[in-house]
Amino acid sequence: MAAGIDDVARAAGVSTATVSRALRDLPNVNKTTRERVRTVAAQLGYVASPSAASLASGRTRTIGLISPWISRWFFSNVIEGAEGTLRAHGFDVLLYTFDGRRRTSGARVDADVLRRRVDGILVVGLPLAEEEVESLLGLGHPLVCIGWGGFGQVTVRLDDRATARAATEHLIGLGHRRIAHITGAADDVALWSPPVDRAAGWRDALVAAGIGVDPRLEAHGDFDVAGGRASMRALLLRAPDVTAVFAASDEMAMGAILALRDAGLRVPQDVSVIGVDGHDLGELVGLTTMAQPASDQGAMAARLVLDMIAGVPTPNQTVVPTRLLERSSTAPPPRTAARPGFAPAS
Amino acid sequence: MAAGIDDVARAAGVSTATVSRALRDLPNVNKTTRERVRTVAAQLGYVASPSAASLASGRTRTIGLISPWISRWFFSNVIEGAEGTLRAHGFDVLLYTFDGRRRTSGARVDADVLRRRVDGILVVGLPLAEEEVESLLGLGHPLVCIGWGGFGQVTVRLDDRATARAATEHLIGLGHRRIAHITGAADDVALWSPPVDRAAGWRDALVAAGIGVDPRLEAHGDFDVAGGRASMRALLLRAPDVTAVFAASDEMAMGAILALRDAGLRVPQDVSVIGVDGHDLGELVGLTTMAQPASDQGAMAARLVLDMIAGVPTPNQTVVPTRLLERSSTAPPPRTAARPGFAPAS
DNA sequence: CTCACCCATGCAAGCGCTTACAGCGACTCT
DNA sequence: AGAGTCGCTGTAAGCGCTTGCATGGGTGAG
Repeated sequence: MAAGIDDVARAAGVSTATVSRALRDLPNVNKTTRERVRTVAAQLGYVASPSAASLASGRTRTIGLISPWISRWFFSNVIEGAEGTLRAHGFDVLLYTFDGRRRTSGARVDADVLRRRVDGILVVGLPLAEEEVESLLGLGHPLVCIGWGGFGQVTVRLDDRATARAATEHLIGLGHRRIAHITGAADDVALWSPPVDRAAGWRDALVAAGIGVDPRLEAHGDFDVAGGRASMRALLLRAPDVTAVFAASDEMAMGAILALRDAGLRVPQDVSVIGVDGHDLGELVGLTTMAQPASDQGAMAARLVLDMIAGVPTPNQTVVPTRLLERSSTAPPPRTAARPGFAPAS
Repeated sequence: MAAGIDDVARAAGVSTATVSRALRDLPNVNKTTRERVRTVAAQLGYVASPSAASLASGRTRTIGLISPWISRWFFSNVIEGAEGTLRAHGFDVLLYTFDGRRRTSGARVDADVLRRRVDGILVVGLPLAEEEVESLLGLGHPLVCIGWGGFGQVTVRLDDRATARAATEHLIGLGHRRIAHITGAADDVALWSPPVDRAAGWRDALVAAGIGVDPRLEAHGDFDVAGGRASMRALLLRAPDVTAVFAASDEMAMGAILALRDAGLRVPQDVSVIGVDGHDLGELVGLTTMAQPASDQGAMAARLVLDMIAGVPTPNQTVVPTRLLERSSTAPPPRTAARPGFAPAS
């Protein structure tokens, strides 16, 4: 049915070897021969069988993209960026999602699925256990992590600590003193550097400003809107005098805003909120945030795996910049500590 | 290095053919033999080479997932649903994104990339031109469309017209008479059934209620937040007496809300807004919407391609239900038509 | 003019599986 | 008892490419 390499070879009057070399731009092919082969191949609508090529060469021209979610802002943007770059370089993207939450025993990511199937692996923002990384590396392919700092792996990420510090300093600069931090669930977050580092940055800023850290101002919950909302609710109960919140992600920040509204508090008049991400929909609630270039990180990581596959030396850590994106969710704290009645449920 | 089928065969004391059959659960393999092979394979950590298997069998156990975007709500959720189902059935997902906007000449989706690489194709919410569909079909693989009604292709989608009608009727029921519709750009939308059908449903409801259709109340723009915002802005200029808006997507509805705020109008006191989707973040702005099950549609579509590959007869059209999700962006129209000063820029 | 070398090409041996077909005991049926 | 069946297993021929090695016609140096 479909034309094979032999058909092209016959039609072009050369051997299959020459067709193979001509079409892949290998050296040692006469220019005119190459042209002729190209023309003939195009006429016949020839496209090489990836399976056959992989089997013969051992290369798949495919990258495995592992991500716990794809419908969250950071993840979908990273994937979009990576996919575009990989495709531009003629690489396919094999998508693997899995439940990022299940932290129970047993690997959540099964390395065997990728065996002999990809030339490289991209792991997006996922707190992998060391043994999972090991098994992935056991495949013998380059591996690049995005958004978290694997175990000495090649990584693209932001400076979480400095970013968190900058966010907190923004609040301090506005005059806030009771600044809470909302982040992921404590046990979930243990191995996952971004939340840990962001919490550290928050503390750094507080300590540097001579404010000191009140442990009651740290709230843990799911790393999403609902989690942020629940954390904020709990926070208001524990520390009703809080005037500002630094959330470790925009989605949690949005949840926090929702909880504040639920409590009848105004943002930013009563409580200021700042997040991290630069979520597209942050504008809906005027969210001030530390914006990070998600799609760029995907693209950079893609270029890194490609380089590693090509044997080009690559930097071990790529840190992308974040910038304060001021909107309307942060403002100076209210003059008086008095607030419209907020009564904890009894 | 890695164990091959021969290693397993040797270790198990059988032929490679038996190993192949045993591991793939083919019939005509003695139960104890199968067990032994399985054990040995596990011990050796044997995983069949997908390339070799594909080359020999002609099947790839891979599905191509074509989507114009992955970072938009509907798309990422569909992809997530499809990926999960496909993986559960042992299929890989090859992700292809491309610029959905570029409607200029020339195919935006290159069928050749998928040649001999997949067993089936999923096209997510994409207004493909007929020739693009043809070339995809030319690959000889099952194809199913999600969220739009290909050209007689197998499709999973909602009843756009009825959904739009229900949304509009909700507004009418609240007492609105000046009900606008915000949808995609006119030329972009021409071949794309959901926007067309949603506009038709909007008209249906208006006509059925004896209100009649004012063409000035139809606004076109990009199918995203920015587009919805621009459309709403234009709409306010053209028809300042509008009291309700039905947007063809939640993202556009959110944009509309932003534009209304920009204009100093309150939602829902001055203007009601309803969307379509059930976007996760709709709650941020209290968006009332016609919710659709996006991830389920992905899963259903996945099951359909799988069935088609297996030769199981499949329904040509699968229609998923939508439901009115009432939040706080819709309310009866203001008593008086008078409004806080809205002065069109001169 | 000859030899070494280089460039362009062809030959053919795989790559690691799947599967049509053949083989071979052990039964069943007549 | 002989022939046909059936269940299980093995043999071997590919699947459609890539690539190491061989070949052979130029080319420049000696």
